[in-house]
Amino acid sequence: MLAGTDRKREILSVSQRLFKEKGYSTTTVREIARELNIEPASLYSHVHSKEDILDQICFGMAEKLLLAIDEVNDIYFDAEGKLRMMVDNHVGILTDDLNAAIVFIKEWRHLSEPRLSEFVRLRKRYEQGLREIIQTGIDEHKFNEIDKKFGALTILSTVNGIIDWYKPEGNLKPKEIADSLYTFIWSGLRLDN
Amino acid sequence: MLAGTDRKREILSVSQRLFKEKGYSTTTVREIARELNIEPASLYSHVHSKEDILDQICFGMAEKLLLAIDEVNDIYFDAEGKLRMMVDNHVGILTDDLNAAIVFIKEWRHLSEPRLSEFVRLRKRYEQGLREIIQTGIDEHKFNEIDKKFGALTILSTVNGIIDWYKPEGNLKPKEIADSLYTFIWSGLRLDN
DNA sequence: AGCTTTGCCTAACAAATGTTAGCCGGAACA
DNA sequence: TGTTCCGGCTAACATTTGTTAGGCAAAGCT
Repeated sequence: MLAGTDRKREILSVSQRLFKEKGYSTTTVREIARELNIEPASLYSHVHSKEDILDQICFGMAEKLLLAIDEVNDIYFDAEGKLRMMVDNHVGILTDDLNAAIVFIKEWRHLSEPRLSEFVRLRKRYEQGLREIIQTGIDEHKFNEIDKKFGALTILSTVNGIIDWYKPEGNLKPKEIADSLYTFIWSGLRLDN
Repeated sequence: MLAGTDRKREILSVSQRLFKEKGYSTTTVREIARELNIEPASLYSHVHSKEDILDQICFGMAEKLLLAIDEVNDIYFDAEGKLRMMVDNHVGILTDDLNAAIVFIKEWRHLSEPRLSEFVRLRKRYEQGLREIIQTGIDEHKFNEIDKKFGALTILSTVNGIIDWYKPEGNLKPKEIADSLYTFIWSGLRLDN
């Protein structure tokens, strides 16, 4: 049984939306079932537990993002290219699956051990990738010698912030958002301001 | 009976910490009581409900921030002064009561109507104050003609992001953080980059 | 046709939840 | 000294929670 039965995808999709709207712990297994016109117990044919759903959403997003940032650090050599591509990828991935992104960013802490620690590990790896980009910029004398941790975390909250207001039907398209954010961040980090 | 009995402050303080650590809906009235060496039912001598606690935390922070930004827009006339003071105040208020700040930012949506709508109204008013600052900068030809909503929300997520990593015992002091963030934001918005 | 698997069902459970009712000792106040 | 009231207690409540056991019909495979 592979990961993506149709029914299972529906469950994940519905759960994402509900988790986004009400938060993970306020969302009920019964609510998820009701939206699928199914009895609560029937969910357990497709999913091991409620937390299993959260798990798949969170790690699904984490893997996409990690893959993307590793690629960036592999392909590009200068800080400008790296940062631009990173922001582009990051914004693209979040906006492409907004519900999942929101859950990923806001609800991961409801994971329980040992998956919680594993998730945190992945997140640290992503931050590490970001610091690599910043280091590149410093080496090129493009960035100030800022605290790299500060820089990475500030970039992260800046780009992640879009999930609070991005609307697919709005007039700002992901690509434009990424461009603006890139400019904002690049200027914010740049040497000689 | 005024707002701040000693016992009541203890309840708020303990609740803030627990809400921060586990989230509002995962935190139990019984847990709060246990930390105070009290029976769960005894809480209700000081507080109307669990949500009442969340209410006071969220609106307490909201009022502090609103007061601060109104002051900024009253006192200062140029964008630079306004922005600098705003970031300073914002970072100061968040770091001064970190637990409350985290709950304020992450748990407000568990408020129920009609308080939820009222809270959202206050938040919008704060964003409006921010847009006023941005407008000042545009009028002075210091900022790009950016989408003001985009700008306000990006600034907000950038400064709010600190709650995810700020540690009072760390080596970055609030004032330094505010300075770095100010520079970051100012440069990010500035015309001619 | 017989067998297996899939996907749902009904029924139920044990645990945990927020909250209320009613009591009671001691401090504060008259 | 008598009375009020504050801040805690015990006991219990009705719901809601995630989850399991066991069955059953239809589809798919051999």
